[in-house]
Amino acid sequence: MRRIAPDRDQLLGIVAEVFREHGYEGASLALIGAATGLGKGSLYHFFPGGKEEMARAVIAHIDGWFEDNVFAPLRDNADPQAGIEQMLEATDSYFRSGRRVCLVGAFALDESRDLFGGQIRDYFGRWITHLAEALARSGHRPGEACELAEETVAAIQGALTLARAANDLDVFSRALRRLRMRLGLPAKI
Amino acid sequence: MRRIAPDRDQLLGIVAEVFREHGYEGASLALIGAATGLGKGSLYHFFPGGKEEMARAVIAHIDGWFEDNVFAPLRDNADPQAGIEQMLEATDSYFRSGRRVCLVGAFALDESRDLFGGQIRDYFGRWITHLAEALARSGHRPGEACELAEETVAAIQGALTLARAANDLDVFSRALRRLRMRLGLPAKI
DNA sequence: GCGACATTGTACCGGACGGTACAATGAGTC
DNA sequence: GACTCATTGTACCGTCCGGTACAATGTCGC
Repeated sequence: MRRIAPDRDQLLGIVAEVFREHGYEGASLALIGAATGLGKGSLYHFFPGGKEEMARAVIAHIDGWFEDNVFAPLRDNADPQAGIEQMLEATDSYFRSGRRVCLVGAFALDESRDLFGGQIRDYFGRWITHLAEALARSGHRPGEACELAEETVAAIQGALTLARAANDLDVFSRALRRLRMRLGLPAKI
Repeated sequence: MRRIAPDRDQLLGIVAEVFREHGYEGASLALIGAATGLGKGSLYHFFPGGKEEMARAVIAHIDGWFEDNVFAPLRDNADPQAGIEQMLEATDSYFRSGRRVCLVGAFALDESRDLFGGQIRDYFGRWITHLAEALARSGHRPGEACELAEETVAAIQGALTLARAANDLDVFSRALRRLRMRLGLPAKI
Protein backbone atom coordinates (compact mmCIF):
# COMPACT_ATOMS: atom_id res chain seq x y z
CA MET A 1 0.00 0.00 0.00
CA ARG A 2 2.71 2.40 1.02
CA ARG A 3 5.96 1.81 -0.80
CA ILE A 4 8.36 3.56 1.53
CA ALA A 5 11.47 1.52 2.20
CA PRO A 6 10.89 -0.40 5.42
CA ASP A 7 13.91 1.03 7.23
CA ARG A 8 12.85 4.57 6.41
CA ASP A 9 9.43 3.64 7.69
CA GLN A 10 10.66 2.66 11.11
CA LEU A 11 13.17 5.50 11.11
CA LEU A 12 10.26 7.93 10.79
CA GLY A 13 8.56 6.17 13.68
CA ILE A 14 11.53 6.77 15.95
CA VAL A 15 11.89 10.40 14.89
CA ALA A 16 8.16 10.88 15.47
CA GLU A 17 8.57 9.66 19.03
CA VAL A 18 11.29 12.24 19.68
CA PHE A 19 9.10 15.03 18.32
CA ARG A 20 6.18 13.75 20.37
CA GLU A 21 8.17 13.79 23.59
CA HIS A 22 10.07 17.02 23.16
CA GLY A 23 8.06 19.15 20.73
CA TYR A 24 9.46 20.67 17.58
CA GLU A 25 11.78 23.13 19.30
CA GLY A 26 12.84 20.69 21.98
CA ALA A 27 13.69 17.87 19.59
CA SER A 28 17.34 18.61 18.94
CA LEU A 29 19.40 16.85 16.30
CA ALA A 30 21.44 15.38 19.12
CA LEU A 31 18.32 13.76 20.61
CA ILE A 32 17.16 12.53 17.22
CA GLY A 33 20.61 11.16 16.50
CA ALA A 34 20.77 9.38 19.83
CA ALA A 35 17.30 7.87 19.40
CA THR A 36 17.89 6.67 15.86
CA GLY A 37 21.54 5.75 16.24
CA LEU A 38 22.37 7.90 13.25
CA GLY A 39 24.94 10.66 13.05
CA LYS A 40 24.29 14.01 11.51
CA GLY A 41 25.85 12.78 8.29
CA SER A 42 23.20 10.12 7.87
CA LEU A 43 20.36 12.31 9.04
CA TYR A 44 21.19 15.01 6.55
CA HIS A 45 21.66 12.37 3.88
CA PHE A 46 18.09 11.15 4.36
CA PHE A 47 16.62 14.57 5.08
CA PRO A 48 18.64 17.22 3.24
CA GLY A 49 16.18 19.84 4.44
CA GLY A 50 17.18 19.22 8.04
CA LYS A 51 14.84 19.31 10.99
CA GLU A 52 12.00 20.91 9.12
CA GLU A 53 12.00 18.20 6.45
CA MET A 54 12.15 15.54 9.16
CA ALA A 55 9.08 16.99 10.82
CA ARG A 56 7.29 17.28 7.52
CA ALA A 57 8.09 13.67 6.67
CA VAL A 58 6.99 12.54 10.12
CA ILE A 59 3.64 14.30 9.79
CA ALA A 60 3.16 12.81 6.33
CA HIS A 61 4.02 9.40 7.76
CA ILE A 62 1.45 9.76 10.51
CA ASP A 63 -1.06 11.08 8.00
CA GLY A 64 -0.47 7.97 5.90
CA TRP A 65 -1.05 5.70 8.87
CA PHE A 66 -4.31 7.44 9.68
CA GLU A 67 -5.32 7.33 6.04
CA ASP A 68 -4.91 3.55 6.00
CA ASN A 69 -6.17 2.70 9.47
CA VAL A 70 -8.63 5.41 10.40
CA PHE A 71 -9.93 7.30 7.39
CA ALA A 72 -10.17 4.33 5.03
CA PRO A 73 -12.45 2.28 7.32
CA LEU A 74 -14.66 5.32 7.82
CA ARG A 75 -14.86 5.86 4.09
CA ASP A 76 -14.92 2.34 2.71
CA ASN A 77 -16.70 0.15 5.23
CA ALA A 78 -20.17 -0.57 3.87
CA ASP A 79 -21.47 -0.56 7.44
CA PRO A 80 -20.74 2.94 8.75
CA GLN A 81 -21.16 1.89 12.38
CA ALA A 82 -18.54 -0.82 11.89
CA GLY A 83 -16.25 1.76 10.26
CA ILE A 84 -16.64 4.08 13.24
CA GLU A 85 -15.89 1.21 15.59
CA GLN A 86 -12.73 0.46 13.58
CA MET A 87 -11.75 4.11 13.87
CA LEU A 88 -12.06 4.07 17.64
CA GLU A 89 -10.06 0.88 17.94
CA ALA A 90 -7.32 2.19 15.65
CA THR A 91 -7.25 5.45 17.60
CA ASP A 92 -6.97 3.63 20.91
CA SER A 93 -4.15 1.47 19.62
CA TYR A 94 -2.32 4.37 17.96
CA PHE A 95 -2.28 6.52 21.06
CA ARG A 96 -1.43 3.46 23.13
CA SER A 97 -4.52 4.04 25.26
CA GLY A 98 -3.34 7.49 26.23
CA ARG A 99 0.35 6.80 26.77
CA ARG A 100 1.14 8.60 23.55
CA VAL A 101 0.40 12.17 22.65
CA CYS A 102 -0.88 13.45 19.30
CA LEU A 103 2.11 14.99 17.57
CA VAL A 104 -0.03 16.90 15.10
CA GLY A 105 -2.12 18.32 17.92
CA ALA A 106 1.01 19.32 19.82
CA PHE A 107 2.42 21.05 16.73
CA ALA A 108 -0.87 22.90 16.35
CA LEU A 109 -0.46 24.58 19.73
CA ASP A 110 2.81 26.48 19.49
CA GLU A 111 4.42 28.60 16.80
CA SER A 112 5.55 25.52 14.85
CA ARG A 113 2.00 25.58 13.51
CA ASP A 114 3.15 28.37 11.21
CA LEU A 115 5.58 25.97 9.54
CA PHE A 116 3.21 23.02 9.14
CA GLY A 117 -0.16 24.72 9.10
CA GLY A 118 -1.29 23.13 5.84
CA GLN A 119 -0.47 19.58 6.91
CA ILE A 120 -2.04 20.11 10.32
CA ARG A 121 -5.26 21.56 8.90
CA ASP A 122 -5.44 18.73 6.39
CA TYR A 123 -4.97 15.98 8.98
CA PHE A 124 -7.73 17.16 11.29
CA GLY A 125 -9.92 18.31 8.42
CA ARG A 126 -9.93 14.89 6.81
CA TRP A 127 -10.48 13.14 10.11
CA ILE A 128 -13.57 15.23 10.81
CA THR A 129 -14.86 15.10 7.24
CA HIS A 130 -14.62 11.34 6.93
CA LEU A 131 -16.17 10.79 10.33
CA ALA A 132 -19.00 13.19 9.55
CA GLU A 133 -19.63 11.39 6.28
CA ALA A 134 -19.82 8.04 8.06
CA LEU A 135 -22.16 9.48 10.68
CA ALA A 136 -24.38 10.88 7.95
CA ARG A 137 -24.51 7.48 6.27
CA SER A 138 -25.47 5.92 9.58
CA GLY A 139 -28.53 8.13 9.84
CA HIS A 140 -27.53 11.48 11.33
CA ARG A 141 -28.66 14.66 9.64
CA PRO A 142 -25.70 16.28 7.79
CA GLY A 143 -25.26 19.34 10.00
CA GLU A 144 -25.65 17.30 13.15
CA ALA A 145 -23.12 14.76 11.78
CA CYS A 146 -20.53 17.50 11.26
CA GLU A 147 -20.96 18.80 14.80
CA LEU A 148 -20.77 15.32 16.26
CA ALA A 149 -17.63 14.55 14.25
CA GLU A 150 -15.95 17.74 15.40
CA GLU A 151 -17.00 17.03 18.97
CA THR A 152 -15.56 13.53 18.75
CA VAL A 153 -12.15 14.52 17.43
CA ALA A 154 -11.98 17.35 19.97
CA ALA A 155 -12.88 14.93 22.75
CA ILE A 156 -10.03 12.64 21.70
CA GLN A 157 -7.53 15.49 21.64
CA GLY A 158 -8.73 16.84 24.94
CA ALA A 159 -8.61 13.42 26.54
CA LEU A 160 -5.00 13.00 25.42
CA THR A 161 -4.08 16.32 27.02
CA LEU A 162 -5.92 15.50 30.22
CA ALA A 163 -4.56 11.98 30.44
CA ARG A 164 -1.03 13.29 30.24
CA ALA A 165 -1.75 16.15 32.62
CA ALA A 166 -3.23 13.83 35.22
CA ASN A 167 -0.73 11.09 34.42
CA ASP A 168 -3.69 8.76 34.43
CA LEU A 169 -4.41 6.52 31.45
CA ASP A 170 -7.96 5.82 32.61
CA VAL A 171 -8.88 9.35 31.57
CA PHE A 172 -8.39 8.33 27.95
CA SER A 173 -10.24 5.03 28.13
CA ARG A 174 -13.13 6.67 29.94
CA ALA A 175 -13.32 9.24 27.13
CA LEU A 176 -13.37 6.49 24.50
CA ARG A 177 -16.11 4.68 26.38
CA ARG A 178 -18.23 7.84 26.47
CA LEU A 179 -17.61 8.38 22.78
CA ARG A 180 -18.77 4.85 21.97
CA MET A 181 -21.99 5.57 23.76
CA ARG A 182 -22.41 8.98 22.19
CA LEU A 183 -21.82 7.62 18.69
CA GLY A 184 -24.41 4.89 19.15
CA LEU A 185 -22.03 1.95 19.32
CA PRO A 186 -22.41 -1.07 21.60
CA ALA A 187 -20.50 -0.56 24.83
CA LYS A 188 -17.32 -2.51 25.67
CA ILE A 189 -15.78 -4.10 22.60
CA MET B 1 -7.49 39.39 46.86
CA ARG B 2 -4.12 38.79 45.30
CA ARG B 3 -1.41 41.06 46.61
CA ILE B 4 1.14 40.78 43.87
CA ALA B 5 2.52 44.14 42.83
CA PRO B 6 0.53 45.36 39.84
CA ASP B 7 3.54 45.60 37.54
CA ARG B 8 4.63 42.10 38.35
CA ASP B 9 1.08 41.05 37.61
CA GLN B 10 1.12 42.40 34.09
CA LEU B 11 4.71 41.29 33.62
CA LEU B 12 3.56 37.71 34.24
CA GLY B 13 0.80 38.20 31.70
CA ILE B 14 3.29 39.18 29.02
CA VAL B 15 5.65 36.33 29.85
CA ALA B 16 2.68 33.95 29.77
CA GLU B 17 1.88 35.06 26.26
CA VAL B 18 5.41 34.27 25.11
CA PHE B 19 5.22 30.79 26.65
CA ARG B 20 1.81 30.27 25.10
CA GLU B 21 3.03 31.16 21.62
CA HIS B 22 6.39 29.43 21.63
CA GLY B 23 6.17 26.67 24.21
CA TYR B 24 8.60 26.22 27.09
CA GLU B 25 11.59 25.28 24.95
CA GLY B 26 10.81 27.80 22.25
CA ALA B 27 10.40 30.73 24.61
CA SER B 28 13.95 32.04 24.69
CA LEU B 29 15.14 34.70 27.11
CA ALA B 30 15.68 36.93 24.08
CA LEU B 31 12.00 36.63 23.13
CA ILE B 32 10.87 37.19 26.70
CA GLY B 33 13.16 40.18 26.99
CA ALA B 34 11.86 41.66 23.76
CA ALA B 35 8.23 41.14 24.75
CA THR B 36 8.61 42.61 28.21
CA GLY B 37 11.14 45.30 27.36
CA LEU B 38 13.38 44.01 30.13
CA GLY B 39 17.01 43.03 29.84
CA LYS B 40 18.46 39.89 31.30
CA GLY B 41 19.58 41.83 34.34
CA SER B 42 16.01 42.74 35.23
CA LEU B 43 14.60 39.33 34.36
CA TYR B 44 17.08 37.55 36.59
CA HIS B 45 16.47 40.13 39.28
CA PHE B 46 12.75 39.28 39.37
CA PHE B 47 13.20 35.57 38.70
CA PRO B 48 16.56 34.45 40.11
CA GLY B 49 15.71 30.90 39.14
CA GLY B 50 15.69 31.84 35.47
CA LYS B 51 13.35 30.43 32.89
CA GLU B 52 12.06 27.64 35.08
CA GLU B 53 11.05 30.05 37.84
CA MET B 54 9.38 32.30 35.26
CA ALA B 55 7.31 29.40 33.97
CA ARG B 56 6.43 28.32 37.49
CA ALA B 57 5.34 31.86 38.37
CA VAL B 58 3.33 32.11 35.17
CA ILE B 59 1.48 28.87 35.89
CA ALA B 60 0.78 30.02 39.44
CA HIS B 61 -0.47 33.32 38.07
CA ILE B 62 -2.84 31.56 35.68
CA ASP B 63 -3.91 29.23 38.46
CA GLY B 64 -4.74 32.26 40.58
CA TRP B 65 -6.86 33.76 37.83
CA PHE B 66 -8.77 30.53 37.41
CA GLU B 67 -9.18 30.23 41.16
CA ASP B 68 -10.81 33.66 41.29
CA ASN B 69 -12.80 33.59 38.07
CA VAL B 70 -13.57 29.95 37.39
CA PHE B 71 -13.25 27.78 40.47
CA ALA B 72 -14.70 30.27 42.96
CA PRO B 73 -18.00 30.72 41.10
CA LEU B 74 -18.33 26.96 40.78
CA ARG B 75 -17.69 26.54 44.48
CA ASP B 76 -19.41 29.55 46.00
CA ASN B 77 -22.40 30.38 43.85
CA ALA B 78 -25.50 29.21 45.68
CA ASP B 79 -27.09 28.38 42.34
CA PRO B 80 -24.82 25.72 40.80
CA GLN B 81 -26.23 26.27 37.32
CA ALA B 82 -25.38 29.96 37.54
CA GLY B 83 -21.88 29.05 38.71
CA ILE B 84 -21.41 26.76 35.74
CA GLU B 85 -22.63 29.50 33.43
CA GLN B 86 -20.08 31.86 34.99
CA MET B 87 -17.38 29.27 34.44
CA LEU B 88 -18.17 29.00 30.75
CA GLU B 89 -18.22 32.77 30.31
CA ALA B 90 -14.92 33.18 32.13
CA THR B 91 -13.42 30.36 30.06
CA ASP B 92 -14.60 31.93 26.82
CA SER B 93 -13.20 35.29 27.77
CA TYR B 94 -9.91 33.88 29.07
CA PHE B 95 -9.19 31.93 25.90
CA ARG B 96 -10.37 34.89 23.86
CA SER B 97 -12.95 32.71 22.16
CA GLY B 98 -10.28 30.34 20.88
CA ARG B 99 -7.63 32.85 19.85
CA ARG B 100 -5.59 31.88 22.86
CA VAL B 101 -4.19 28.47 23.73
CA CYS B 102 -4.11 26.85 27.16
CA LEU B 103 -0.55 27.19 28.40
CA VAL B 104 -0.99 24.53 31.05
CA GLY B 105 -2.39 22.11 28.49
CA ALA B 106 0.49 22.83 26.13
CA PHE B 107 3.01 22.23 28.93
CA ALA B 108 1.29 18.92 29.69
CA LEU B 109 2.03 17.58 26.23
CA ASP B 110 5.81 17.69 25.93
CA GLU B 111 8.65 16.87 28.28
CA SER B 112 8.24 20.14 30.17
CA ARG B 113 5.49 18.27 32.00
CA ASP B 114 8.25 16.60 33.99
CA LEU B 115 9.27 20.00 35.39
CA PHE B 116 5.79 21.27 36.24
CA GLY B 117 3.85 18.05 36.70
CA GLY B 118 2.54 18.95 40.13
CA GLN B 119 1.20 22.35 39.13
CA ILE B 120 -0.33 20.95 35.94
CA ARG B 121 -2.07 18.09 37.73
CA ASP B 122 -3.34 20.48 40.35
CA TYR B 123 -4.76 22.97 37.85
CA PHE B 124 -6.78 20.42 35.90
CA GLY B 125 -7.62 18.40 38.98
CA ARG B 126 -9.19 21.37 40.74
CA TRP B 127 -11.04 22.43 37.63
CA ILE B 128 -12.63 19.00 37.27
CA THR B 129 -13.28 18.57 40.98
CA HIS B 130 -15.01 21.90 41.42
CA LEU B 131 -17.08 21.43 38.29
CA ALA B 132 -18.08 17.93 39.36
CA GLU B 133 -19.11 19.25 42.74
CA ALA B 134 -21.28 21.93 41.14
CA LEU B 135 -22.85 19.35 38.84
CA ALA B 136 -23.59 17.09 41.78
CA ARG B 137 -25.23 20.00 43.59
CA SER B 138 -27.35 20.67 40.54
CA GLY B 139 -28.77 17.18 40.60
CA HIS B 140 -26.38 14.80 38.85
CA ARG B 141 -25.42 11.58 40.55
CA PRO B 142 -21.82 11.84 41.91
CA GLY B 143 -20.16 9.38 39.51
CA GLU B 144 -21.98 10.81 36.56
CA ALA B 145 -21.02 14.33 37.65
CA CYS B 146 -17.35 13.37 37.70
CA GLU B 147 -17.50 11.92 34.22
CA LEU B 148 -19.38 14.93 32.87
CA ALA B 149 -16.88 17.31 34.45
CA GLU B 150 -13.96 15.43 32.95
CA GLU B 151 -15.71 15.35 29.60
CA THR B 152 -16.32 19.09 29.76
CA VAL B 153 -12.74 20.09 30.55
CA ALA B 154 -11.46 17.68 27.89
CA ALA B 155 -13.89 19.15 25.36
CA ILE B 156 -12.56 22.64 26.09
CA GLN B 157 -8.95 21.52 25.70
CA GLY B 158 -9.71 19.62 22.53
CA ALA B 159 -11.64 22.53 21.07
CA LEU B 160 -8.68 24.83 21.69
CA THR B 161 -6.38 22.43 19.86
CA LEU B 162 -8.79 22.02 16.97
CA ALA B 163 -9.53 25.72 16.71
CA ARG B 164 -5.86 26.47 16.36
CA ALA B 165 -5.29 23.58 13.99
CA ALA B 166 -8.13 24.65 11.71
CA ASN B 167 -7.35 28.32 12.27
CA ASP B 168 -11.07 28.75 12.78
CA LEU B 169 -12.42 30.39 15.92
CA ASP B 170 -15.92 29.08 15.29
CA VAL B 171 -14.70 25.63 16.32
CA PHE B 172 -14.32 26.90 19.86
CA SER B 173 -17.63 28.74 20.06
CA ARG B 174 -19.45 25.72 18.62
CA ALA B 175 -17.86 23.58 21.33
CA LEU B 176 -18.98 25.98 24.05
CA ARG B 177 -22.49 26.01 22.63
CA ARG B 178 -22.62 22.21 22.72
CA LEU B 179 -21.30 22.21 26.28
CA ARG B 180 -24.02 24.64 27.38
CA MET B 181 -26.60 22.26 26.01
CA ARG B 182 -24.92 19.22 27.50
CA LEU B 183 -24.65 20.81 30.94
CA GLY B 184 -28.31 21.73 30.97
CA LEU B 185 -27.91 25.48 30.58
CA PRO B 186 -30.16 27.75 28.52
CA ALA B 187 -28.72 28.18 25.02
CA LYS B 188 -27.23 31.47 23.84
CA ILE B 189 -26.29 33.71 26.70
C1' DG C 1 39.32 -6.11 -9.05
C1' DC C 2 36.78 -2.28 -10.63
C1' DG C 3 33.95 1.93 -10.71
C1' DA C 4 29.58 4.02 -9.07
C1' DC C 5 27.06 5.38 -5.58
C1' DA C 6 24.80 5.04 -1.10
C1' DT C 7 25.94 5.60 3.61
C1' DT C 8 28.53 7.04 7.54
C1' DG C 9 31.73 9.49 11.13
C1' DT C 10 33.94 13.50 12.29
C1' DA C 11 35.48 17.93 12.45
C1' DC C 12 33.99 22.32 12.07
C1' DC C 13 31.10 26.78 11.43
C1' DG C 14 28.66 30.97 13.18
C1' DG C 15 25.20 32.01 16.09
C1' DA C 16 21.92 31.51 19.75
C1' DC C 17 21.15 29.49 24.06
C1' DG C 18 20.61 29.93 29.47
C1' DG C 19 23.02 31.90 32.94
C1' DT C 20 26.52 34.98 35.64
C1' DA C 21 29.11 39.14 37.12
C1' DC C 22 29.15 43.58 37.97
C1' DA C 23 29.26 48.31 37.48
C1' DA C 24 26.09 51.99 36.65
C1' DT C 25 21.92 54.11 37.54
C1' DG C 26 17.62 55.27 39.88
C1' DA C 27 14.59 56.44 43.77
C1' DG C 28 13.67 56.83 48.46
C1' DT C 29 14.98 57.94 53.41
C1' DC C 30 17.36 60.35 56.77
C1' DG D 1 24.37 65.42 50.43
C1' DA D 2 24.88 60.49 52.00
C1' DC D 3 23.35 56.03 52.74
C1' DT D 4 20.44 52.36 51.22
C1' DC D 5 18.68 49.20 48.15
C1' DA D 6 15.99 48.10 44.14
C1' DT D 7 16.59 48.10 39.24
C1' DT D 8 18.96 48.07 34.94
C1' DG D 9 22.45 47.58 30.86
C1' DT D 10 26.28 45.33 29.22
C1' DA D 11 29.86 42.31 28.65
C1' DC D 12 30.96 37.82 29.09
C1' DC D 13 30.92 32.53 30.04
C1' DG D 14 30.65 27.70 28.40
C1' DT D 15 27.51 24.90 25.97
C1' DC D 16 24.51 23.50 22.62
C1' DC D 17 22.11 24.63 18.50
C1' DG D 18 21.12 23.62 13.30
C1' DG D 19 23.76 23.10 9.45
C1' DT D 20 27.94 22.18 6.22
C1' DA D 21 32.05 19.89 4.31
C1' DC D 22 34.29 16.04 3.28
C1' DA D 23 36.94 12.09 3.59
C1' DA D 24 36.28 7.40 4.78
C1' DT D 25 33.72 3.49 4.38
C1' DG D 26 30.43 0.18 2.79
C1' DT D 27 27.90 -2.30 -1.03
C1' DC D 28 26.48 -3.14 -5.17
C1' DG D 29 26.73 -4.52 -10.47
C1' DC D 30 30.18 -5.70 -13.66
